[in-house]
Amino acid sequence: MSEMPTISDAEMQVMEVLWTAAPKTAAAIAGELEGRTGWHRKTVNTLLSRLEKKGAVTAEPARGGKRYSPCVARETYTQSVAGAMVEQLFGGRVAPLVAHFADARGLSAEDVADLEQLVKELKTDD
Amino acid sequence: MSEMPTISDAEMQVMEVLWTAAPKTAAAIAGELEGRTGWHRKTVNTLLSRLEKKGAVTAEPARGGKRYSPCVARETYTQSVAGAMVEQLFGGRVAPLVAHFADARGLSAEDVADLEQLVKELKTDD
DNA sequence: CTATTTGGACTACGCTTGTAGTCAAATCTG
DNA sequence: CAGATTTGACTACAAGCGTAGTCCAAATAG
Repeated sequence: MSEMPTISDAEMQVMEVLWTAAPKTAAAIAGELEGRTGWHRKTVNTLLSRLEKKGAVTAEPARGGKRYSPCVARETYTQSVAGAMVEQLFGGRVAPLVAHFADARGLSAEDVADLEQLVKELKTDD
Repeated sequence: MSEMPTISDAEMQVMEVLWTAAPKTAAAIAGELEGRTGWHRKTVNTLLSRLEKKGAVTAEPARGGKRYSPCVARETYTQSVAGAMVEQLFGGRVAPLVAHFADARGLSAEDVADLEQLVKELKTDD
């Protein structure tokens, strides 16, 4: 496993923006984030630098500002985070996780339907 | 919602010990953790103090050392952490989470069986 | 009661994170 | 080209975290 860089919460927001489309300039990213988070341009800049140092994004210099692109796929990152959580909190089993949600917050009919469909697929498709 | 205190990774290990049985003295907790983590007594002590300050554990003074007990139930904490993750990573839907696991690591036959059972219950029990 | 051991309160210290500011180089505007 | 603006590199700084050490009071041993 190539080492998954640690991505903090604030950094995640930046990744999120890059995952929807890339490459983007720092200005563009800051622009998108400003509304949602109210962050200062410089803050976003720092986050980008840190992400670059960690190897989570790459930057190509270009006229009018560097272009940043994600280096780790969203899938990959999601998997590592979700996996770690399920491991720690539910001993690596998915069913207890689902049971927990069902218990704690109730699942919508849609959720249940989705799950049913999923289980059907998983059974045949083995 | 009463504010859920933030519990760090190291602190979680301590909570884990307290969740299996409580109250316990700092010495007992450190004893249990020493094997698994190799932490120094004093380290455990610091973690307990921080947890106490955060309100995640309570301590009653007693001869032979304070007795520590968890203040937040494991359930409660688990729910808040898992909930936040599902929210952030999967838009609050459980099915995508499960699908993700199925896709990424494959679910064991047992997992699928468990899920099937669960879905059945969820459907009728509504 | 006194010497020893033990437990806890406080202190330390380097790293990460959240959140920016400074300053100089690159770029655009006339 | 010279001034104005934009970018990026570096710096800042407090709070949280991992990991302990110090030092004093309390319990225990004789």
